Amino acid sequence: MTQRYRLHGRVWIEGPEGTFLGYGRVVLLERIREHGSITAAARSMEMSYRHAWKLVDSMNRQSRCPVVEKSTGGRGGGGAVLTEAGERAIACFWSAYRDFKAFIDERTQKLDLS
Amino acid sequence: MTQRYRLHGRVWIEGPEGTFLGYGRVVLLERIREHGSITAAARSMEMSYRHAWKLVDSMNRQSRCPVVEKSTGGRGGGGAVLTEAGERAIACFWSAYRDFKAFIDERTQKLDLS
DNA sequence: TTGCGTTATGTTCCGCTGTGCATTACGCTT
DNA sequence: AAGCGTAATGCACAGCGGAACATAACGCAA
Repeated sequence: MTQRYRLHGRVWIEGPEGTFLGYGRVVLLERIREHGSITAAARSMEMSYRHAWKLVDSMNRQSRCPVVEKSTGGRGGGGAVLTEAGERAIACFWSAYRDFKAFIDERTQKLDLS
Repeated sequence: MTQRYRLHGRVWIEGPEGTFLGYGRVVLLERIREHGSITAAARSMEMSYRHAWKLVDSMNRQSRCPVVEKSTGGRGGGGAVLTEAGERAIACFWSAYRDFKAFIDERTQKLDLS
């Protein structure tokens, strides 16, 4: 049966300056790994470059080791690559996110509303 | 020790039209129970009456039985009282909210970021 | 030296959410 | 009949986050 009410929610990881990792930020990191540049990553998820750059900057500032290494100029104009710290950040968030999803699904079953 | 990163999050209960119960909505219901009117409840939490009324209306539309019964005119100009269904809604949300808080605290301990 | 594509950064614009204000309806009290 | 404090509802305005646009800096290639 389809139930009338469902529990929903969001989670993110906070760092020294506020949000450090969230769903969108982590997807952005994955797109950077895939495309090799902030520009292409942003375009692939229909996000403005301006916004994507700010997110990457925020993550880099709050991480002990940068999650993305950027280069300007040169062959292809430059680019951005995910670091090992970036890989760990992605894994850390998805792990918590999976647990959160499981919690939501399970807790929705226990909702007690007539 | 104070850790560098913490898991944060929000939860709410969705109904047929979108958000049905969230933190602010449930506090509003409690204030209505306490003050006996939407006007006083809204003022007590520094929310505009306009907004508070819309939230109550949204909750009433999505609940099988209204969570708040309103009356206009009469002694004192009217007012609003929490129904039994409203009480159950409050209890249902806080119960899920407590479990969520416990999940967040516990999961924060397991965060694995250098 | 010119061209290219990217990073970097400021400025303006838009859409959404909630506030603030004005007005009406209501029903008890005096 | 007049006054009151509330619910109900429309409309203009403000604040904010992100989008869109415009440049500049950079470094390799041709």
